[in-house]
Amino acid sequence: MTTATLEMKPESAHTASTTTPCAVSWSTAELVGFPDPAKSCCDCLSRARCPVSHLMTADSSGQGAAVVSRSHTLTHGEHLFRESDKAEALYVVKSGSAKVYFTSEDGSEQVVAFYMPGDVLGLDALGVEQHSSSALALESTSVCVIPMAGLEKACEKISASGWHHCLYQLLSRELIRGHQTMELITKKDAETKMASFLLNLSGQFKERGYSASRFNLSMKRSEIGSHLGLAVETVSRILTRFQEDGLIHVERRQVQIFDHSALEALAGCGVEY
Amino acid sequence: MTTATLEMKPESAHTASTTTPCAVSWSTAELVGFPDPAKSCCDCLSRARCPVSHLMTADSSGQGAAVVSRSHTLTHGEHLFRESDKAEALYVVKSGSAKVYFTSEDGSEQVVAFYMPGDVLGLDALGVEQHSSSALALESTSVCVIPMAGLEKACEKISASGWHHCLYQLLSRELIRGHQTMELITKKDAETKMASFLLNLSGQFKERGYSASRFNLSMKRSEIGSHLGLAVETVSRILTRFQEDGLIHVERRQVQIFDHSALEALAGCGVEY
DNA sequence: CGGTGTGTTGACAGGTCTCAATCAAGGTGG
DNA sequence: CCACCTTGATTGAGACCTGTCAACACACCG
Repeated sequence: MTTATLEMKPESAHTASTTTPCAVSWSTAELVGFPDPAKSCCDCLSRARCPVSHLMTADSSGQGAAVVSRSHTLTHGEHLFRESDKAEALYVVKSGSAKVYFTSEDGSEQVVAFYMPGDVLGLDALGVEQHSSSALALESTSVCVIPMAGLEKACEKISASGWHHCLYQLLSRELIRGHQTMELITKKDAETKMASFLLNLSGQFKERGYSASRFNLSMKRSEIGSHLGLAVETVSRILTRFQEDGLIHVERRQVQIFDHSALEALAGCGVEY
Repeated sequence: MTTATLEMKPESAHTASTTTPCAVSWSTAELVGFPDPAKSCCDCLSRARCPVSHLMTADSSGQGAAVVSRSHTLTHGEHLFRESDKAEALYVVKSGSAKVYFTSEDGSEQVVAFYMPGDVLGLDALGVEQHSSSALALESTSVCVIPMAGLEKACEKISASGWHHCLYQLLSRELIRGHQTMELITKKDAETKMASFLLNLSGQFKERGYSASRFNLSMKRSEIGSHLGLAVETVSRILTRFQEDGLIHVERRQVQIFDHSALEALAGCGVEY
């Protein structure tokens, strides 16, 4: 049995300095779409889950490909965008994973959500001029860059209603996702939160064709804690307790789920987030 | 000095049974826009804050008015829509206030957000076929109903890009609002949460031309608690403590803020939510 | 007048945070 | 190749905040 991870061979992963500029940036010239057949949606591993690729293929005019300016690969610790950055593009995760977070006034980090292949990042800046959150790659991660400029053009020319509907759908889902996270955070005890979190993660992997019972966490304990509203120590303790109770096996980032239904019971009889 | 409330004369307010159908419903025929000059945006008290009215007036063709099918008034406890209801419209609050919530699997209620005049409800169903949350009037509340059908028509005919941009903006802001709520919930202690909540509310009233230091809470303590992730008793205790410390005066739903800066200090040196 | 919904207050137990020490892993540099 | 440092993760002890349970006060209404 092989271990299912989002990135089987996470490369050297030398932590990028936090002062480095965002990995994804481009000149104005680059904002003009230039379709690259070799990198089109046809080859994309996340094509099945990608909302954009569906529109591309549905677009018989062939101009759809022009919307995607290019793909980009980030190493662990690199930013896709930062708070107060000018909103320039949407990003579809092709492989790897990322976290979206923002820094609250007291300096603490609030992890909003984790993103996996097929997920779209940057939606919170669609209607405003700048990002209100930061996005960072949790491992070697490749994304599909969809410049806002190209997007507008596509909306005007190519199956406009289809594009808009797609974006509305993505935004609505993002809102709902946020509500679910909200519920998760306000849930009674830490055990419930952690069980829900693990089950949700398990479901995400399953949806993407990976093992639901054995996977790697791409995020740190502290990031899980921030996302769930728990202290790092609590996260660690709960995981240890789950292991002692025979529900899971956990070693560093490796997680194996033994008793799925027991976790469901802890999470409150719900698989969902 | 008069007391600033959203609704100066909350009527009889007999609690509507939860089994009653939603107050806002219409036949297919009604979905066709029929502009009513007497109820147009020109007369609306929330016009200044309403994102839709801006588009209406910007639209020189005069067809904009057709987008808004009609306005509707709800009494305390009536629903605008319920979870799993078919998504039929967006709603702009003209006066009063509403809460959006959903019921989690264990039966508990999770309050997502409170809405005041000028706010738009129902955005989480823009791209999907049905609502994932419920909306309920917290007092006598009137809303402007914008049927999805009419909206699509408007997007096709009338200043399409303007409408879309407006919706994207609303959605993005809703996302950001959700993130801020998320941060609020994960905040360390109950005092911080309550201080932030009061300051946010104060700011909302101020923006709408009401007193920032004296207002009425339209929501129950339990609803505040659900929104902030606190027990009802804790909400009550914190309010009492704030009063004992001379920061505020609170009597039932009436709130008066004495020491704004002290609350800011408690909230973590930030006025914002 | 009693019933219901709402809000307050008290006592208490328990869960979670904080502080702290320890450990493992990996990268760096000599 | 090994010592050193940094980062991440674990574990323990103690304090404190907050949830729970319970009783009570108050307003509204039939």
